[in-house]
Amino acid sequence: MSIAKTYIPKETEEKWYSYWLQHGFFKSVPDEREPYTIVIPPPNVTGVLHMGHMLNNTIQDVLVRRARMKGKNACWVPGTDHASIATEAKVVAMLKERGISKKDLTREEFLTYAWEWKEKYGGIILEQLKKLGASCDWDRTKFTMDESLSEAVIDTFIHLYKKGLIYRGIRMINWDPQGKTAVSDEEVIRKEVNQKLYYIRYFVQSESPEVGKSESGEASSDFRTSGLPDSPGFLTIATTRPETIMADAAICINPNDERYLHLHGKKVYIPLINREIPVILDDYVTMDFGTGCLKVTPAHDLNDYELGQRHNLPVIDILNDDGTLNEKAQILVGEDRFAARKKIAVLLEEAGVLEKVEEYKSQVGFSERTNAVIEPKLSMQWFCKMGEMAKPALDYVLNGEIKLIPEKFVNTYRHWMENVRDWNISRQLWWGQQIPAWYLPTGEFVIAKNAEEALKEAQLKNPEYTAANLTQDEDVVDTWFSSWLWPISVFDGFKDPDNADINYYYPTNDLVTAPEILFFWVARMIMAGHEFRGEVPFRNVYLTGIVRDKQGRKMSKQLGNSPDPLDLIAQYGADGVRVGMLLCSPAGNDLMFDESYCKQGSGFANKIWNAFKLVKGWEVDESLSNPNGVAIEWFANRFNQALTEIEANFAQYRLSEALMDTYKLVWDDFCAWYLEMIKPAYQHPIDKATYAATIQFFENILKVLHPFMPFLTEELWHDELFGERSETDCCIVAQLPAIGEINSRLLNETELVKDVVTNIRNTRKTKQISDKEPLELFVKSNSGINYGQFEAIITRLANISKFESVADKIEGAINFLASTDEFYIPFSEEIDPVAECVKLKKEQEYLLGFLKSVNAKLGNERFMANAKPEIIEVEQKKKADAEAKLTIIEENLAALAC
RNA sequence: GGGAGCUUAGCUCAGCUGGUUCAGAGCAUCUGCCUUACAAGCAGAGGGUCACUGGUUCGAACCCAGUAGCUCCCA
Repeated sequence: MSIAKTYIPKETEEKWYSYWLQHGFFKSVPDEREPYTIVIPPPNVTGVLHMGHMLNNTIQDVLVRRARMKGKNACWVPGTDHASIATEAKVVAMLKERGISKKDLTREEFLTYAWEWKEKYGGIILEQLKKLGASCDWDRTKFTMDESLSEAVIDTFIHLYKKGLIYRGIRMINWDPQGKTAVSDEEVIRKEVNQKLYYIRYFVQSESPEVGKSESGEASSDFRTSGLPDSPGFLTIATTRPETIMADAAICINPNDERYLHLHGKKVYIPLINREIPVILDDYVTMDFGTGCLKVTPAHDLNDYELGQRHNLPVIDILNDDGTLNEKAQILVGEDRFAARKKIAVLLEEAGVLEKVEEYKSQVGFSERTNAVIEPKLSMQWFCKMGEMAKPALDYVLNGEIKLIPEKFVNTYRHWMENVRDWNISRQLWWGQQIPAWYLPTGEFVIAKNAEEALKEAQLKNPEYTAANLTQDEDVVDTWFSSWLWPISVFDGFKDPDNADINYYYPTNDLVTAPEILFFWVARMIMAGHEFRGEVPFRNVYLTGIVRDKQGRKMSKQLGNSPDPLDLIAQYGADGVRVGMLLCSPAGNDLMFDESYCKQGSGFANKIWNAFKLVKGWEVDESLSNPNGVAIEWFANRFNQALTEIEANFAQYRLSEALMDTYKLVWDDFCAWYLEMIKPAYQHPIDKATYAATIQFFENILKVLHPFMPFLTEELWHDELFGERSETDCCIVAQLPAIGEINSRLLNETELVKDVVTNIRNTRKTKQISDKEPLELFVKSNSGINYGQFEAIITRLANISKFESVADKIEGAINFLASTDEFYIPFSEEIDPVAECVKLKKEQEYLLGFLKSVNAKLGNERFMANAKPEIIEVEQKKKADAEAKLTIIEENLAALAC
């Protein structure tokens, strides 16, 4: 392999990805090894790769690759989600462009188009993930509408229905008039919106509805008084939705409201249409909000609906599914609800019943998918009872069988699960699994796996029934109703609950996903896991943050503040981007992404490349003896120490910390210290032992780096430097080095040696001595450390021409302390005694202060009584060290006679 | 309105059971170096009242209470 000056990712990435594929390294089949399983959070078929996916899948790939390198049978199952609302919207839009309207199509025709669309665009994200290096077992790729997965959805629907956990009921749902579907509460985004509060007068029965009769013309600006009975002919209500007055079923007042006693038992007329409605009493009404008179519109407000139920009020629905007014409104029929609002305001004004309009801020729900204002709507829907299933799902998390990372999400999870509401699983769409309910002419229904079975069921009720008597429910189930089965259904665990795959891979190990769908998806998977397998679906849930831009804004297409991940990969290399993502991604916290992190990542790749270039350039002279024994031993120990730290961080899912440990191990310890320690002089050969040790180190470093930087490491792995490799001897399947013993004494002493080197470099800097000018160095070792063993290292790194141990201080030399050991550099120039005195006195002062605080602790009876013995020991050591240093400083001060 | 969380260097974040010479890391900044692996580099340096106020403790970035600011979830 010829070595380029810099690392060029493009030349390696495609090559190795296809090599891995060819050799089936991503593939997993059950065997004797311990499994390690991740199921991918299936991306929507409508999506393209965004930064959230990049983060999420980088993390999963790091975990999977590491597991593989720890000898586990790693299986990462990829797939996609059919995303009924979003996909149907895309297909409808596509058809519209072709001049086709969904209304003109049969269900079957529409679905043909939808599948066509899915085949064409549905796999885009998965293809893009390959660019990132994702080591998924692609042979296992699943789609939530695959036959077996869909069958599982239908089967579980039937199972839950039979168990009484699925029921049909009228509910107030969040209706998206643009998507023409119900959406769940979680898909409604609430925003504070400036609205208008309309004050409208309703005339009271037996009072003449003569316009302007009681008009004072000076309605009070205080709405608390504006509806007062000093205007006996009418009452005033305040509403943000004047277009719904035609759907009013009553006016409600608080029975304790003394202002309105005269209205008890009365009837009033709805303006414009003059329909008569009763005044009802309910203490639900807050007396001091608005006018104290509440218009009750059961069809268009959840609270009003419940109020209506209590008072047996009729439900008058004046809206069509597309948000326009229907004939029940009597006026403005066919107008859109917002147009109608403006028009009715004018009509009310003209009729003289619009008392005033105020600005008003309130929360309005918007559809996450279409951004349309959500319309509360009564509808017959299928529901799944949650209470019973939530309990065990909560327990799994509370008792630690499932760990949420970071732990803070346990609180959120508990709060949700303790206040869980039934799950509306109907969606008024075609793309998805059609609800397996067939309606009979009597209005009854049967639940069955297919039309034939449904007919059989129906014939039990009435043998006369034929297929023509049955109509299947038009709706499909919520997409989450299929994705909650994902960890089971990808292994075909419903149809074949005892198959080899599910028995081996389930429960899966880690799930990596966003906190936004903790309830939507994670909680429901746990419920499904318990319900259908009596077991958790995964052990650990790693919750990633939201990727934001530098200004803290969520990255989104609308804002255009998200870089294109593929552009980033092209620019920085997949390895660079992976490192960049992880550098700024603490678990569960949002990350402020900036391209500079990727730059740092590619810089790191380049650093490794160049270190490799150095080692590769060495000539070996077999006759040389090894002068680097200590350096080699030090790095071997340092490597083991770093492995321990990395392992600990992985165990706690602190991936960005583990990466930083690796980064520093490679850059600082290996490149900046070790290689500099052993590097032969230019065009000089290296001895065989050092060469062999260094190559071994390098190979181990590649292994540790591989999960983070798979492409670069695989590329270097195959260099001839490491000798002949068989076709399947690849970094991706190499086993991580075992952690060896750590000689902490050697590590500590080497830290001191590094301190000595830094001190000398510093001295050169302050005294303006060139790096090229050799210096002499003498040590008076008070600690007993044998610096002789480090001679080669110190002379090398600090350009020392002579290094000797001495028993006495050296007068007139530059000196410094490393721990309690004294170092001297004789220097021709006179040492400035005054400056030296100042320096020493400053140090002395600091040490005295420090010693004082230590002594204060040691002299404190309560400290001695309460502190743990090891703490006291540490304090005593601090004291001894400080005293030793002080003695040396005092001696030096005395010598200078200051 | 109810709940959860956050605030440590210019930026992004560590700091685990309160106790090392504990105030850290990376990036950025500044200074000096084109020293034959790397200027995408090397060597060195500066930078913080741990949001604020009080309390507990022998001892607080860490525990408790309050205040301010920010974020998220639910209504």
